[in-house]
Amino acid sequence: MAEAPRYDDSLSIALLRARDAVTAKFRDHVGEAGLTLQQWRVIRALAGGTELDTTTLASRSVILAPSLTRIIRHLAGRNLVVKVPTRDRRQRVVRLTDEGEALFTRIWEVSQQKYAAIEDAFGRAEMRDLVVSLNRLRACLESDGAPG
Amino acid sequence: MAEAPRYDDSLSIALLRARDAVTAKFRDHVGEAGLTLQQWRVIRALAGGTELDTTTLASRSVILAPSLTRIIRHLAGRNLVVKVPTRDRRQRVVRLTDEGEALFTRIWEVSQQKYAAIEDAFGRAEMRDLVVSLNRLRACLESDGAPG
DNA sequence: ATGATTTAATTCACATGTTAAGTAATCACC
DNA sequence: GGTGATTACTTAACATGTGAATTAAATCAT
Repeated sequence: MAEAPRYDDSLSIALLRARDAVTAKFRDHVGEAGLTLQQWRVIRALAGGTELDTTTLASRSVILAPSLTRIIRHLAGRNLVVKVPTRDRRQRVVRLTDEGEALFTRIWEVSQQKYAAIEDAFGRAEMRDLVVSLNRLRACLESDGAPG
Repeated sequence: MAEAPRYDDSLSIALLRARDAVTAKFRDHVGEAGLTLQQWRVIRALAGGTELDTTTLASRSVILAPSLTRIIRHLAGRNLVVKVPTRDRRQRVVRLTDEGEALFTRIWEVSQQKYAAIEDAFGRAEMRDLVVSLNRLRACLESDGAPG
């Protein structure tokens, strides 16, 4: 209600705030299942019997490798994921257990409803445009390798 | 190079990846000054002699209160911020020291150049639209208080 | 003024982010 | 077929994210 601090101009800040707002919509529901949002992203990436090595899983769930190591250890301790034997024994390939698949399904249904509600509030076309724009931004930043 | 996993469709993931891409552009430069990006956001919010209490500072720098407590302690230990006496002694109001302002100025100049480079690569108008869209998304999510 | 309530910030406990270093398995090549 | 480089992942150390509990100070009701 006071003077706006002219700080929303920053792209970084706008991204942070938008992300916080989106994740806030899902955190409670996922949390009731005993999962963090990061753990949920991992489970989601493995849903449907998908077997993935750590590197691919890290990329798809947007989690750094050291964090993923801890998360996998945690989920394995809860019997939600299991290791899959591989030819290359450097790789650590995992998949969901039946229990993990069941937990995914349970969370996924409500999660989709929440996502649909966001689409309704924000506009389906605008949402699609926003995602396209975000991905183009990422492509711009990653292609021009100028670090300075 | 392989099949796209159709995972970028998710707004949450797109926001995460975009944010990672943007912050990656600034992290090295800020890191060379011995600051994390979070510490930098705090310093930026205080730049120009601004005095702020913890709650306002947390909101503007998009950092939760417990993290901010630790960051302020860290920055105070490096003599970059100081406490300001207040009437309400529950509040903790801080401002930058001269050393803090000098560090801000040094980082800020290059930071602005990097921001301008992103604008050039992505398009100035598109960037403005993106920020507007992100802020509208946030407004949509925060106004409809339906948690379920 | 005294006590209940509210508010501002901190502390605690645990999970993740981040970089650098370490470990083990594979590969390239001679 | 053994040696050096590369690859995939883990560990370690420190900083932040997150929610719940705690502390201290101001406010409110009477």
